[in-house]
Amino acid sequence: MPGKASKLPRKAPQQRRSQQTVAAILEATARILVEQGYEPLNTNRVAELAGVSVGSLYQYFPNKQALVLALAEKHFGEQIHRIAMLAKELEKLPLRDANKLFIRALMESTKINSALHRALFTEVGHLGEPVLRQLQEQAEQAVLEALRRRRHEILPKDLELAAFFLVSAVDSIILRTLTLAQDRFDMAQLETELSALVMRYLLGE
Amino acid sequence: MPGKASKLPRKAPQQRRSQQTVAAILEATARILVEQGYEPLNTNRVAELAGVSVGSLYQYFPNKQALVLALAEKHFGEQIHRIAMLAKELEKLPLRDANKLFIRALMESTKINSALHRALFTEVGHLGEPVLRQLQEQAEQAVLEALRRRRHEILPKDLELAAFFLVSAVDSIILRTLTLAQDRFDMAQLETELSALVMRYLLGE
Amino acid sequence: MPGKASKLPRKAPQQRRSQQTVAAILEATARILVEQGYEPLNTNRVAELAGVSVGSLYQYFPNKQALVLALAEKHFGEQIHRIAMLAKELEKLPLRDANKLFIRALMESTKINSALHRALFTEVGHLGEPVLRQLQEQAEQAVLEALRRRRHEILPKDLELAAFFLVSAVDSIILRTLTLAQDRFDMAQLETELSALVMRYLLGE
Amino acid sequence: MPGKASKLPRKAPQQRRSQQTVAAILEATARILVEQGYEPLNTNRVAELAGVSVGSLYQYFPNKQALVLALAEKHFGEQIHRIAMLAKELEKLPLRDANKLFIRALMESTKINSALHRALFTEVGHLGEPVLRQLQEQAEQAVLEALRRRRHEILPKDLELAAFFLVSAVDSIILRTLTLAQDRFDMAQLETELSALVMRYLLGE
DNA sequence: TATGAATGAGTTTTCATTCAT
DNA sequence: TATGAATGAAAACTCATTCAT
Repeated sequence: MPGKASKLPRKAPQQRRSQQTVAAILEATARILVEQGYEPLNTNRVAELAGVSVGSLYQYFPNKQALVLALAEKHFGEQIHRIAMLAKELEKLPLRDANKLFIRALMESTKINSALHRALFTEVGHLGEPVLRQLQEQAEQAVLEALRRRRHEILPKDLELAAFFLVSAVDSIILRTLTLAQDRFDMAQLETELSALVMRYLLGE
Repeated sequence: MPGKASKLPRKAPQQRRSQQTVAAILEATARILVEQGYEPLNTNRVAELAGVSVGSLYQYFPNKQALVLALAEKHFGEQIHRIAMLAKELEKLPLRDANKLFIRALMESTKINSALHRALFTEVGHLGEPVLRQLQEQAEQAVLEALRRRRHEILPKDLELAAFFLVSAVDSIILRTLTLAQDRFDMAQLETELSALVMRYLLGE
Repeated sequence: MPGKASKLPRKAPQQRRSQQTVAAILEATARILVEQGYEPLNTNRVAELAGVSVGSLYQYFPNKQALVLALAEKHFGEQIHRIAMLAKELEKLPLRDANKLFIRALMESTKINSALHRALFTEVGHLGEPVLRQLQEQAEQAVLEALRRRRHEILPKDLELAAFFLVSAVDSIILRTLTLAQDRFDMAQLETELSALVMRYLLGE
Repeated sequence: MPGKASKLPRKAPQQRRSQQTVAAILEATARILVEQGYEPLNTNRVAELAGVSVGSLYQYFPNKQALVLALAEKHFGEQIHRIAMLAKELEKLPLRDANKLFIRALMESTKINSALHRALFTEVGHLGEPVLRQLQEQAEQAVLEALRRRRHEILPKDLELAAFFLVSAVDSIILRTLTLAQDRFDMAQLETELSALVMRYLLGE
């Protein structure tokens, strides 16, 4: 592999047509990633499926990894955004209600494009790590603020640790539901139990 | 996800010599996986590092995936075995003590070969899925039995769901400590908090 | 006989440049086949001799067999075409003259690229079978029409069988002259005797 | 490929067990050749199918080609032997009868192990050439003697040429029946027409 | 003699990336 | 800018053959 270039997109698409091209490329990437996985994903295939020449692909993405990275950033960025918005909205509700609504929204959010979500997690652990780390941090940040605001109501004293726990536990339970336990439990039940897990951790029932 | 060539090992080594060969190959695989990751791992490199010819490698493993799969099975198999043994031993202790010891042992166990553990999780999500599924199931099974035995003491009613939650949450928190939160928290603290998480979920304090 | 990867060409070259590439590849294939045979023929050698990269070769041919197959189709296609043209032209001559001219032309035709002709037959019997079958069928068709047109002059009643006999006999005698009896007999003599064989079979002298 | 060794069998099997081993190896070779062709044939597969270790195979055959060569020699040797015997027996019959019986016997002979016969011809043209040449020469020799004995009855003057023609034509028609025209014509009809072809060539009806 | 593990040169094949048009 | 042919380094994989046991 020749000179490792930056993994960031090369240039922002300014024209409408460019935007469409980029979108088509990312869609193709997502589709192959979901349907076939990371290994069979290659730039020629992506370009072909996107209906674009390889040359064009390289106009916007310096290399293969940038493709997946951009996709991950887009997907997780949207999710983070939704979460942050939501956290804001729930600020003033009682903890119990806020939690319930939050969990519900989280599960909804994950179902959106769940195949991609899952693929990004399982197929590209290595590439995604910086992205995942960021995702985790931002999520922790949002949770941390919420915990701080209610620090007198809750049991955990080390709020950073608690945020780390909550994000890790909730996120991974949802993810594993997707990957390992599809159809074993129903959504409503999961939601209730997940809320219970959180509430008991924070309040001891 | 495709399934071209079987990813299973080719033939079992029967003589002493060939068992050594296979062991050397797996060790080399682990080392490269840990130090460099899945993508740069390739059969030639593995064979070279193992001090074996490529031909020998292909005598036992049809391709790169089979290599990693065999490694995953070995590593997780050992871990599952440790966990199951431990669960047996803790059967008769009070829940609180059993839990504390279990969590501690789990963290110890994960530290053994933690680099490999981490690499297997982050680098080969796709390959490992069947293995991970099995790992999860066996872990759930062990936990489920423990929960059943103490069903009258605990809050959760759907024990299968509870087992799924506990395994997912504990496992992923430990894993994320390894991958995303190295050095952010200290072990003793993590251990205590993890125990608290579990105890509150089961008993509500 | 297995059928792993399709043995058909991969994609048709569209630009001038790529047509030249394909032509160069086929020429190199022919040359190696003739000079060294099928076994030593390999994609790297072909690409090198063609002055092309292996990658380019694989852009148009999925494997070694496809290479030889394409060559066989080209060579035999041309030959079939010549034969069919000729048969048309001889339609109106008396049988004896038509036969003489036909045999002569056939021998001429075979001498064109006789090394390749021979190589394709002896080296790639297995691959060529569908091609050979087609060659035989088309030749029989041409002969059959000629026989039908003159059905009242000739002895054989089952014209299809006769066509099969004539094509097989004449073709294989010419081929064996090339492969097994080079220099044992002279061309003029062969030509006369071959005509005699055919005439006696059709007319009984 | 390392040092080209002689292609002849290494040593004659003297013991009973050795003979069985050799026989098993040749049978396995034949089977793979017939069922899969020359390319997929390899020494390891042959040894395995023969129930013998590769090492043992190399005890009796210096290399892969020797395997096929020995097989070809065995098969064609038997056939040549049958033909020569037969020619002797038919010496004193009238030409017409001798011819008829000869053709019939030839077709019978070819049907014995016809799959192998066909495979040896189509799969190993290159390897077999010396063997085929010898086959052709011995057949021509037998035919030539018969023609000489009856030189006053027949039309062709150059008896060597005639022998070459007859052997080539008859042999190839029979072979093509096997490979290209299976089931198109029935045996009895073929036999009659083949006799006719020969008789007309020799006698002009 | 037999075994079958080991070898490694030789091939096949892929695919990220470049570049002439 | 777009195209897609071409590149070739790097993998993947095979298999005739050897050799320690």
